[in-house]
Amino acid sequence: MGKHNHHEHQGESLADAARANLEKSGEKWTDTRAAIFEALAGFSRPASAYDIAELVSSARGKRVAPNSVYRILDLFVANNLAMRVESANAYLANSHPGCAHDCIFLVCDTCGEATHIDDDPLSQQVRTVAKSQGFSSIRPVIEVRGICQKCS
Amino acid sequence: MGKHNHHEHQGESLADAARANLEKSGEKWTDTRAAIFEALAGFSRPASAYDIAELVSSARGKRVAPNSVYRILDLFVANNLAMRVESANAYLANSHPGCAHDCIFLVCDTCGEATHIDDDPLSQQVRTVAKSQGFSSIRPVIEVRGICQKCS
DNA sequence: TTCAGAAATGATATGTTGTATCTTAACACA
DNA sequence: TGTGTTAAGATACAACATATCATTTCTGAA
Repeated sequence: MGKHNHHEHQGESLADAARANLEKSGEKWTDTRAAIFEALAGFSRPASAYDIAELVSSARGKRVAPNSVYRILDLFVANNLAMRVESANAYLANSHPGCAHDCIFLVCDTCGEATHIDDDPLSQQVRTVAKSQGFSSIRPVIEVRGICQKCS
Repeated sequence: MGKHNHHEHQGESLADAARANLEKSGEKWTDTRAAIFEALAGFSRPASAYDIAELVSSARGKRVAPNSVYRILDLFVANNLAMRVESANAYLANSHPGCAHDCIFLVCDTCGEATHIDDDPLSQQVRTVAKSQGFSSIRPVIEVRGICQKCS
């Protein structure tokens, strides 16, 4: 076990944890939000808003417009239920929504899979560099593009 | 002075250095490439391919299509004459095209200005983490979004 | 219970970023 | 001067993202 318990979740349990976190912030766990979270969590790689819109639309037999998906993804990101992978213009469900970390993503250029790493000392260094340059409201974006083991 | 000489360039001198680097790789310094490099270097913040297309088109009185700009920006990035800022979908001229570094960009959410930092020990750590996960052909993307000193 | 206001979602349009494909022009050299 | 190669142009379209306004759903007070 690492430095702290990540409470890794999956399936039902993950959605439950996500719901709990969102409601803790005074937000509602609506049907649409649940459907979008479920779709997001079902992808094995970062999913675009349009990927999710398509999947949710067909799963529910009722169209969900991309702007609704973006709205809800923004809410998820703001509440740490999901993360945005900048270099992929796509989103990942957070598998331990209770803990706040700066994330590091390793994204495979071949298969598109993303590995999510936490390295708080490293991300702290990045924050420190930015702070030393007078930056505030700091949000580190630490990603690595490359070829993953499976694809090489 | 820091650990090594960055040979900072500007204006003519920068374009000359860029040209020298590109030609060293067996690529040509054409009029279009020169115009696009000049436009890119003239921006004080990361510029999108469309920004550059617009500027070059009006400067030359002759339309340059975005796909041409993308092609040439890709060439510049591949040859270290420019860098792509992933979190801004935009590009910056490299002011010391002779040295290869993993770059760290601090991007202000308010004014859009980007500060370019080199911190080789830090980027090495990122590479090491990725390598330890079996990644190869590693390209770190290290950026920080936030509010710069001037804007806070 | 129903009405008023607020919050969530939908519909639609449009703006921005990025690629694919094919054609034409410029160049390099036998 | 002709031929093959590289660069750039034209065009179309795909993918990503936001703006605006309308409708629905929820909630709480009267």
